[in-house]
Amino acid sequence: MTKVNTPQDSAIEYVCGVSVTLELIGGKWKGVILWHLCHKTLRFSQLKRRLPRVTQKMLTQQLRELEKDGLINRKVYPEVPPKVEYSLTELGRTLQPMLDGMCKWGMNYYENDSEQEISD
Amino acid sequence: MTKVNTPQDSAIEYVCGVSVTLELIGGKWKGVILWHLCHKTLRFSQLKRRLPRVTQKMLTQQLRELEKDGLINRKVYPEVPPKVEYSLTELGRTLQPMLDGMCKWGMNYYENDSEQEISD
DNA sequence: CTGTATCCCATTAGATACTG
DNA sequence: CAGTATCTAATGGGATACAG
Repeated sequence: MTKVNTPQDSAIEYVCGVSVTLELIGGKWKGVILWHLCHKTLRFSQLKRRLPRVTQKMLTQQLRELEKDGLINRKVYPEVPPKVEYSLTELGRTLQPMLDGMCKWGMNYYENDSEQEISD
Repeated sequence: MTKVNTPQDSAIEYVCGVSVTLELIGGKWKGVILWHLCHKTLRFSQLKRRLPRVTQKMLTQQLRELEKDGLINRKVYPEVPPKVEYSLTELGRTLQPMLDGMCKWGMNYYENDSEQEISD
């Protein structure tokens, strides 16, 4: 958390790193996208196949934002039919430890939660 | 990522731990709330003061969800005026390494981003 | 294959007023 | 103090059609 002066109201504002990070990777599909790209560079269609529930619109949108924020690279091959590959940038790679941690923590939560569920 | 059989369509589905985690802590204010509670048990009003932009409604809502998911405790003191304290559960505490990582990463991103900004 | 554009409904979140 | 209730504006996201 660091102090910041907002020009609008000249009030002292604090920026929390956690919020900054979550704004970048907390989008509906961004976490999974990054997680997949952690392991392998993927084409649009490959990514789509790995995320069965995402619509084309949403996938495109999330990818554009991740690109804008400098976390992923978008490489277009000038071919017909088009081929576009997405990969992590160097900055994106620095997220890997956190993504791994989130993956483990989440799976653990998910499994314990399932055990405790009452079957009806 | 683990295989899961969804009863609805009997199709094979994969659950990504990253998504599970982000669904729990990715809410608009959840990250910061958890981060504050990492350091100190806080009353509703104290939390609110630390999050100047959050509305009362949103704060209440996010706290309820965090409670439901087992990440925070809500302790009501039977006093007048009311006093309610929020703290991390044992499970919530296990998030701390991740939150610390996110805090550091986010601050680093924020600072480098500010440097690169073009003043106009 | 990898998108963009449009329409539209559902959900979200702010503002405001009220309460034990 | 710590909420709940209600109304409303804004946003989000699905479905669909079309395009380079």
